[in-house]
Amino acid sequence: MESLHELFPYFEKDLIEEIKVAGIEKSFQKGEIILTQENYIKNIPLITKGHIKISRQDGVGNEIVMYYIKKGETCASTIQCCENRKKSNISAEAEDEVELILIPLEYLEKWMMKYDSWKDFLLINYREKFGQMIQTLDKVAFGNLQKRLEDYLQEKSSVNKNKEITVTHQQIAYDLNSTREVISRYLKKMELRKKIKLSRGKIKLAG
DNA sequence: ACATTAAGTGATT
DNA sequence: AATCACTTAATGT
Repeated sequence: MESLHELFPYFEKDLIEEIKVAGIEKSFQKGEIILTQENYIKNIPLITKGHIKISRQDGVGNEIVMYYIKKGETCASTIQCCENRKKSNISAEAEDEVELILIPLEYLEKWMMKYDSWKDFLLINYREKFGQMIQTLDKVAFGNLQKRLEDYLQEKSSVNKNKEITVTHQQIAYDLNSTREVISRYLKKMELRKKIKLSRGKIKLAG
């Protein structure tokens, strides 16, 4: 295992020492389930090696990945879970060989007051994972842009009874809650597949 | 010709 | 898929 100093360079010396005393080292094999949604969480993990997949699952084999955590990070969701003393609402699975240090709950708040670096660590982690979740949320909510774009063009053309649509990529992006670059790239692909013909401010549907 | 706006691209997260 | 940082191509004046 890499030293704690290397993994968490901004932790104070004292904090590192406390972690060494209070932390419980655990390791998991690749594919091993670290946590299911039935578990109660009593510890905060500091990952010191490997990657963990955090996901939500339903009973029938569907799962959606919320985010991944890797060494030098902690799991943002566990913080929320253990505060409530509720069952975990997430599953965690080892993506490869994982080593981590469990920090018992009672130290969490204590260290928040005591060490700025700990507080910052948690905050930064939380922010980052939240951002990743927004992204996966977008993928699910707005998913298959490809299809939505095709429908959009089809709709637009049939409304105006015209194969020639006058709209900018920027406008489409706006309408579909996306960005110009992404729309442009999809349109380009469609053009290569001879589905449409592109020109400035205009799109002509094939057929 | 020159400025403005639309579109294309590669790299990065 | 989004954002950034440019580049390139069309168009308007």
